[in-house]
Amino acid sequence: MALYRDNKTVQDEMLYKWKCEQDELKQNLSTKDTFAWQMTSNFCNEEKEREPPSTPNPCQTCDPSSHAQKTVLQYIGGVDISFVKGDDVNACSALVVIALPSLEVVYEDYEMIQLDTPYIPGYLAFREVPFLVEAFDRLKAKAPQFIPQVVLVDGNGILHPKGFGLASHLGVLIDIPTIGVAKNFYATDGLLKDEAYQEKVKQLETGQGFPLFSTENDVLGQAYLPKTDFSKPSKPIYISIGHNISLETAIWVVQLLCQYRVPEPTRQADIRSREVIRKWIKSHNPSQDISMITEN
DNA sequence: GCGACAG
DNA sequence: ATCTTGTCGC
Repeated sequence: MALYRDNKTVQDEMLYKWKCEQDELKQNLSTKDTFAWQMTSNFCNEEKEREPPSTPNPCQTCDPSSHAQKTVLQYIGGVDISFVKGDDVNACSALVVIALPSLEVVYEDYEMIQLDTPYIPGYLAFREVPFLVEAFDRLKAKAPQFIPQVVLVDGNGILHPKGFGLASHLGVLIDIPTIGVAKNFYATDGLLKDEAYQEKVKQLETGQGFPLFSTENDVLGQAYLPKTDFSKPSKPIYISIGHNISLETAIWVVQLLCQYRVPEPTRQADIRSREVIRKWIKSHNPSQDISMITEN
């Protein structure tokens, strides 16, 4: 007799719960600019060699002055979680804040964490977001002066089966504008890696992109081939609205930060959290631990 | 039914 | 996500 429900049932119930939570949180989602900084940032004004978005400008309808008000964009956050290779539990969360126009890291936070949830496509947020929220709690408590004006997230925003990916989910929870930047194409809402898509990618020049339309003709995001400082990226990245920001502004921000294919905030979060992982593995590897040897 | 599928 | 140094080429 079954005194417990089988794993299939447990997972189905979990997915149902997650779906409800996504619907719930999505009510708070905003896809508009809600901030004071403007597209004419200190970055563009002071760095001659780094031009504002170039041809073809994906922001045809965007008047920079409409983003206006008092401040300039200075602090940008990046989050990422790195993993231990043969280990589906231990990982390291990272939150970094970089400053414009230097792109220097001015704040960093790493934490070894224990994942309790599997990765299920469409539900990435439920695996990673609790740890990211905790990182922002620490930032708010310890160094509120570095709270970023916008956060770049490794993963999609509204470019998601339910229109509410990790970037949107995190944005709503921390109430800070977020941008989703995925390194891989997510075929959903009618998006296909079909012939037409392949052809568009093929013809992309660096610094260019094209919009990704849903079946209902909504713009879900932008495929973008970064204009990096060195070699040409092999494949595009996928930019989408996270929360409290327009796609036009999101694209503009990402372009500012693409020194490499992956924009600097998330790139630094990735690189540095991997370094933490390496050290953690070393400290947990018995083979070179003297104390283990002497005690045995 | 089968495969694909952000990180 | 993770594996991985040097190397072929513009």
